[in-house]
Amino acid sequence: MTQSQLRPPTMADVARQAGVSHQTVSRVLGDHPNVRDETRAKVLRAIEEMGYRRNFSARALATRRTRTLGVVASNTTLYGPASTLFALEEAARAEGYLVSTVSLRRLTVETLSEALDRLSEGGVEGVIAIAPQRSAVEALAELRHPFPVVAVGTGSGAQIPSVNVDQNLGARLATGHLLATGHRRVWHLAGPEDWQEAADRADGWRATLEEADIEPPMLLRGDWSPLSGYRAGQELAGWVGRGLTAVFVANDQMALGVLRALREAGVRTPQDVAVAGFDDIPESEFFAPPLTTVRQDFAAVGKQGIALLLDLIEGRTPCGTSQVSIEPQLVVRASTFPYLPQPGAAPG
Amino acid sequence: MTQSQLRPPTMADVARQAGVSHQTVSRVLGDHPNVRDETRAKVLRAIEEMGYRRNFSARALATRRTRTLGVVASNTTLYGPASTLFALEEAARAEGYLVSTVSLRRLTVETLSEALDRLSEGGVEGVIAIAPQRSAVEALAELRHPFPVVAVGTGSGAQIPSVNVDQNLGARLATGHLLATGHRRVWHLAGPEDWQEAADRADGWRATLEEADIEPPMLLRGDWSPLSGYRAGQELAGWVGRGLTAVFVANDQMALGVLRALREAGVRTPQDVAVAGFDDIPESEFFAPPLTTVRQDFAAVGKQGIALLLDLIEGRTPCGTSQVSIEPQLVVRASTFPYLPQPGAAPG
DNA sequence: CCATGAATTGTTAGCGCTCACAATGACCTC
DNA sequence: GAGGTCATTGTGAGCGCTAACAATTCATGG
Repeated sequence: MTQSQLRPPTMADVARQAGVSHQTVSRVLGDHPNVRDETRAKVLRAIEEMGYRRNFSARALATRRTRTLGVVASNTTLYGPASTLFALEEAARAEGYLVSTVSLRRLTVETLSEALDRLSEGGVEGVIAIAPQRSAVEALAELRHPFPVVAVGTGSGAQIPSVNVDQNLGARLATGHLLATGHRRVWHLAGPEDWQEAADRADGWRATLEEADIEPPMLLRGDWSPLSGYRAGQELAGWVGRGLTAVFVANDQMALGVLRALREAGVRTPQDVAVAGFDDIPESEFFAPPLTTVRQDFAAVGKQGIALLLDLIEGRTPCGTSQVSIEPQLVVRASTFPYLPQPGAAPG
Repeated sequence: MTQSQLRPPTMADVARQAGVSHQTVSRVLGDHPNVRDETRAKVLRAIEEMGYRRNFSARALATRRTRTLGVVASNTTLYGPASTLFALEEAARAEGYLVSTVSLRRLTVETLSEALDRLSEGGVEGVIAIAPQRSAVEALAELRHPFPVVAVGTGSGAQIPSVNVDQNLGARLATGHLLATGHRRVWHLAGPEDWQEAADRADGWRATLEEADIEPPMLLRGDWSPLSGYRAGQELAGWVGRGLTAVFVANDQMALGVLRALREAGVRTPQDVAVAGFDDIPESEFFAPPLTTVRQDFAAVGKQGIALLLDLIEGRTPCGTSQVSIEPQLVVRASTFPYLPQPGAAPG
């Protein structure tokens, strides 16, 4: 008989109904040993009958634990951040934590600080920041907060504990693959300057070329969007026939724009110009042509991020600057490899 | 001078330091009038010095309000859910609420019920469910919970308060556009049967044809993924020359797969077959060719969803079955309209 | 038959805050 | 100068739970 009073029932109400003390109810709910089976059954029945649910705030106040983590993110509609967010929540839930998210349009010192304040007032025990901009990581290192913070997706060299896919390695894999398939030189369309990951990818690209005694050509810049890739692609098309045969694009969305621009300019991929991307978004496999790209294991990032944060919260790890690195993986498709089925060429 | 004691300072500590009562500190923090400026300044200084932050749990316990909303979602890495999630959080934050998310891999009665329990134990005052599967909405209507629940993205006919983009109208816009550009018949690649939105889109498609006295051709089914679109596209390619000139695909990702399959089969878009999608994901504009599609205003869905939920929480709206509907918008691009620049044809 | 101790249950005191109300004092009016 | 009003501040009682300790019960062995 679910009762519908104004106030939801309290532990004391349940205790009265079951004829025990509230503490016994608490023991049953807390799975304590040393509760007689008969008593436990009585309590459980009362709980069921009254539709009782433990009050979160009271519990949190008494235990001084909210078992809630905060996440600060931006660009959450993009595949990478969205995947990371998903993995973080899943990992946190597996550890019995709830996740409160704050999604920012832009990561600045102000918005970040506001977000941390907000989460702090929301009682989180720790925060994960998906903070790819260099400025954001720096801000995080500066800001005072009463809980540990772990950064994720920050690229290399963060001053705070962080978990990252090895962007440099990813870029080496892509660039190396292009060289290995016969190209003499590889161009690069990079991401925004303020993003450490963009810098890491550019570094990996440059290093790979230099190690092969190839002088890196001019570097182009985009803002991760297909449109910026499209514009860069138009510029790149102008270099075809003048030494441009391969491009490593810093993400798949821009690569999509590049592909379109090349196609419009009558440049064939991969016959005339090979294109590689980064991220392996679900659509990449169906681009025209299917895109060679670097897959990041966002699920691993999420899992490791939560693991690190919980270590910090529980005090298992000293609050140093632990850095966790995750290996990316090259996915070869038709956009760089002429011997794979290459549908785009069929009608030509 | 930030002090670093074991226990974080309490309101009483601040009060002592400022030489006032804890209640006065509370008043300052709560922006009450009737606090002398001088006193307020003293308190603020003490707060600053001690690095004091109000304890969330104690506050929530005393006020019986957590100012936290829950969101249950699935497929959060897809553009639609991710956008909705983003809009929800932003809208909630604007109203002073924090958002706790639970992202499910699959929405079943069990996982849903577990998610609601979890959020309930997390003290949320209400929940938004991004629940596109029909079974999920039904489960939601059945499940008992001690807080209001609003469904979002459920398509038509939900038995609980909900906010939706008018899917039927969107399908009519797309199908009508294809008829208007001269096609005698329009095929349809639908989404999964269990999704009400997929059913709504199929209904809108069918109704548009029937109202024009056209018999709807066989309906194909996919699962929203580019791969399922690719497979359906291969099947569709077999009907070219036998009356197939236009396809309305239930989402952009599948449309991408269809485009690829058609291209592989030597079918040109839009000259041989016109293709329209649904969602307007950021990539659509850069598909080969750019995709005509139906744009959904996810931001509006988020805003309205939060507004409705808060109405329910504050008791401003009786707990009936309010339904909010949002209009979609047709975006015409080259995949259905030969007179637009049509890059894909250039090399042919 | 009582001491012994383990198992089980109850009692009390906070956790840190807000609310309702009481108290204080300054200022004004007649 | 008594009485009233207002602005400002303080006091005490919870909010609903858990942790620590106290109390009770019961079986057991000497």
